[in-house]
Amino acid sequence: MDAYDSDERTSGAATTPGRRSRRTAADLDETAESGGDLDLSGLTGVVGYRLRRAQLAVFEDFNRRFQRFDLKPAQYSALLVIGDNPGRKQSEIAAALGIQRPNFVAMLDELERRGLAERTRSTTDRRSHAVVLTEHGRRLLAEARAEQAQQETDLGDLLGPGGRDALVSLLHRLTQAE
Amino acid sequence: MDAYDSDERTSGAATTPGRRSRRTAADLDETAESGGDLDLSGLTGVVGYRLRRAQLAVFEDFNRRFQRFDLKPAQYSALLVIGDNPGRKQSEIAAALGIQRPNFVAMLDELERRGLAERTRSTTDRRSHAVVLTEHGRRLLAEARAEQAQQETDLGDLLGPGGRDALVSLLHRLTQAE
DNA sequence: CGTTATTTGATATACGCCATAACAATTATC
DNA sequence: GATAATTGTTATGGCGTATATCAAATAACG
Repeated sequence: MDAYDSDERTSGAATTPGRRSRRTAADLDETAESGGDLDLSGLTGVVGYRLRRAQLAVFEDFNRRFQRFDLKPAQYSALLVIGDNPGRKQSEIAAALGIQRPNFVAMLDELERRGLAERTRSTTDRRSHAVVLTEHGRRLLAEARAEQAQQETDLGDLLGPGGRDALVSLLHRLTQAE
Repeated sequence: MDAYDSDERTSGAATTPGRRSRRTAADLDETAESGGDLDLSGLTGVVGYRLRRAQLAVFEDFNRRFQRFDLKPAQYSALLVIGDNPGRKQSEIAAALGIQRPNFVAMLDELERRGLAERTRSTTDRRSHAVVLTEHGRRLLAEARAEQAQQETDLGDLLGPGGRDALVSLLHRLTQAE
């Protein structure tokens, strides 16, 4: 699923005890192995590994919460950006979401099929499609926003006071540089 | 790509100014839109969105660094876990990595084809395959560990003192509960 | 002991996400 | 006015992941 390894020099506090590949004589019985748990110390303190696992967990939670809306993360983010930027070009919405234009076509098709969004031909540039939400789309988005806010609140409870904000800030820094 | 929305009640510090869906009269010119940047305030402070973006960024960096090894994150993590748990069953390795057993078959095939890992039939249970690294695999893993440690160090520099450890700790909490 | 259930590795398959190439219509450039 | 660039679209392939199914081997249990 993912990867990475940690190193004692780079991991200070948040890492688990850990053990290295070179075993001592006292560990030889474990090298033979029987039924115990695996040694995952090489992965536990690694940013990339933790990021992947956390993202999967949060998305899983998202999907549970949004089952009643029949909205996947990508669909919700699309509704959100369209709702906050009505009348923008289809390609602009896609770019903002980090979705390739070709892949956004089918996605918008689906939103349109469900009566949540609309393509309207621009009068000034007949190439582009100005995308807007329907009334139905706006209503659904309002409910979805509330559910999303609840998830954010629950994550705040889980991460402690200031923990959620600290996390968002740290994550933001990772996308700024690279 | 992903989704989520933030809410002023749940986001304290780390969020951007933002703007809500209901516009004021002063914002009407932006509702018509022309060429400016999009309003992404609904996404910037959201844990799920930030997680996804950060994970993609860190993985991209990983892939750049590991090009010379021809190792993808999943392959590196497999080598790592096998190296730290030699002789374990194929299914145990897969489970530890969060990979479905069927999907791990082709992956191990590839590692075996490249002479990095080996399947050896267990003498006690002729169903299972005890998986180990070859000498070549151990040598490659040693180099890969060093490169990975360097990435971790660089991430530490980027996130400030204690920032990396704090991030790992916060991410860990997200996977503990859910 | 022998029948049944479970485990293990493997194959086939399908779905979703993502990327690129190519195209027609339209607009911009010069 | 010829050429280039943009926009939406289609087609297509790769990659990761999930499920159903299977044969071989072992475990469970009457």
